[in-house]
Amino acid sequence: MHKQEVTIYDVAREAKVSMATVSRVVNGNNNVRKETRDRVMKVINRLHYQPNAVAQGLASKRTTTVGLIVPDLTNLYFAELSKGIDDIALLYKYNIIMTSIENRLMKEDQAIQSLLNKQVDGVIYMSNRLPREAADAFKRTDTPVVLAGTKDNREEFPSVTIDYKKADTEAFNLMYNDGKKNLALVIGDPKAVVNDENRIPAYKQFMKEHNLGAGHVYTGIKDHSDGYNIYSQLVKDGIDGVVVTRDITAVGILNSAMDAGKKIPEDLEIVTASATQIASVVCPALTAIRQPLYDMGAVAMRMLTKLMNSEKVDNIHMELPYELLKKQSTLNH
Amino acid sequence: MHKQEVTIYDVAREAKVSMATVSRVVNGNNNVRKETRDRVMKVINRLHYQPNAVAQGLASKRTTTVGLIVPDLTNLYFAELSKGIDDIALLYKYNIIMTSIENRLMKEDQAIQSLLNKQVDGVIYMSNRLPREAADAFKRTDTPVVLAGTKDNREEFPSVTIDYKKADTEAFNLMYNDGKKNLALVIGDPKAVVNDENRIPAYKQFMKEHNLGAGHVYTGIKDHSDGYNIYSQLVKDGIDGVVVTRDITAVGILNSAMDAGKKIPEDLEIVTASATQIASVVCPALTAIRQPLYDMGAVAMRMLTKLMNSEKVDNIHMELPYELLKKQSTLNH
DNA sequence: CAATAATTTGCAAGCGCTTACAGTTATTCT
DNA sequence: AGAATAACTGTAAGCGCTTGCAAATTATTG
Repeated sequence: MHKQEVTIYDVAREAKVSMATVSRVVNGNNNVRKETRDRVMKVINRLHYQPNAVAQGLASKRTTTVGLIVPDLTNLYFAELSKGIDDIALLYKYNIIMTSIENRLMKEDQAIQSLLNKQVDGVIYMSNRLPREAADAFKRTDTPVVLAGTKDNREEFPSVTIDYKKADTEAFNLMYNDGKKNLALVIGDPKAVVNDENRIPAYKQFMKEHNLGAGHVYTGIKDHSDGYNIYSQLVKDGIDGVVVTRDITAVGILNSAMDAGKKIPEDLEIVTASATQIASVVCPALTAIRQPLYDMGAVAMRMLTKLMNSEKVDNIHMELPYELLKKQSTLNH
Repeated sequence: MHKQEVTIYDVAREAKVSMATVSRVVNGNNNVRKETRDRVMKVINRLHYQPNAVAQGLASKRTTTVGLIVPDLTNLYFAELSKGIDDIALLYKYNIIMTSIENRLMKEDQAIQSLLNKQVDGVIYMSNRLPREAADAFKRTDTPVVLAGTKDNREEFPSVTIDYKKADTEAFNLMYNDGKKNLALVIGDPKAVVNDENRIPAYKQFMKEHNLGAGHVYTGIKDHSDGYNIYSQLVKDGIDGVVVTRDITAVGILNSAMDAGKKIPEDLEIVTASATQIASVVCPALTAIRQPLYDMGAVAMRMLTKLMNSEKVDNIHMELPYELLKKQSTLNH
């Protein structure tokens, strides 16, 4: 890569001012006489001067970039969160360095280190587990971090979520009132904080309070085919109502049931705990806990901008309202 | 943001070498005696030294970041492309600065300028139109660009695609052989290069060659509800077979037809021209042109690494093989 | 063992910008 | 008008690293 074509020096020379003044103009500093500002601006436009953000970053120690740590790009849950993040980032003129960590080529903390080396001003973290090393790295560099759609088990880091416990309980209650008593929970990673500390406890508590026995928690069910395959087990276990975390997984169960000639929702009620586009385009449409994903992303990013500016944030654990959207995979829609 | 805790100076001092030597060690330069290297490495580990990528970027004029320009994150077509890109970027140790340009808050060329200011070493461009200003900006800074899943109309920039014409023709042929003669094409932006120069001409040519009349090209149909709503028009126009660019749109048509009590594929055959997860999880599953999206992304990124290294690239317009996956939305699956 | 070549290392000049601080000019006030 | 104050501009020291070049060290050779 060759030397930059036009630098702040060139502008300074042409405008007959010092580079400090040009810098002030570029950064919108008020301490410049209007007349001077105009002259400089004219030169900037004439030469098509564009500041080198890397040099700015080095000198100012702020890069106006934020790191985005996402488990899987092709999971619409994260894509929709990201969209909210992206919009607010744009609004505040931050660029996003995206790091997907599903990849086993690089250990997660390496990925995070690489992000930190790039001197990001902050990080939005979306994975469902925050490893110790990662947390330490964040604290060591005191880079602000906000968790979006997830939590850490110590609640050390700011987060934006919904009330998972309440939402799940509501979902189970819906099915319970439809007369379904063999309720089950289908999740991915049982060690994910949201599952471990919210969904599973909510389920157990619900079962207990309604004297429904121990119940069944199916774990490690992550994608469409996992969902498709687990259905036979649900049948064996006599399940008649299920909350499924991912909607694509729920669709797997749905399709499997349909292929087996079963009736949804009569034979099995399905509620997905995180609705994306997919939940609404399948047939029958899935009853879903609609998390305000876009908003969650937006709020998380907004919170991060405050933290990066050392502004006070009154509530670092935001819970946004959700909706229980009744569709055709439950009876009383 | 406070001053960096441990810098190359600290390491140099502790290891009793010059910072030049530390730099060489960090960058894997061979011209360092093994003994010295080990000593430096030991200090690096002890102090947990991490190079500041911003300073490296400024000094070396290479940031090891690439810009990713994507129209819509929540469109799985782009998400799957991005995944391929991301994996290869990781492999070559590039970070990705993601810029979504669907947003009207910022004009596209501003977004690109902001990326260029960040001194990205290269760009992967996925939007279906490359505005003149953007192309100029790329050329002015001679930043290598690769188009993934799209083309520019002058074929100035390297690209990775499939043979859209051939694929579409094959799709129409499939339906034609099923006895469908009122074939139509449903697309989004008619000015998108792929539509304007590939899909539409392929369609027109097919209709002409088979004496099927002028046919119908429905444009501006972009999402599920557009698809849902256009269905009645298809009925009016007596369409019995249709190629739809986006699968979510195809699903809209599908759902609309089902809701109207029609039979798919008997009453209407549907082929989607770009299959994502969605095409395969709906019921009936959609016959689809399966573009190797992940691979296209990976190949595009690989090509970009070569261009960034000034290596020779023998074929800058790669066409990857596609598959016509016959499912239940056409007759002879 | 000196002479030459090859290998290691250090020096120092940047990369393009920000930002205290000091210096200059313009404005206000008595 | 002259002092005090405010507004503006320039100076120069970094930010943390890379890299060409020269110096120093080590290896090779006749």
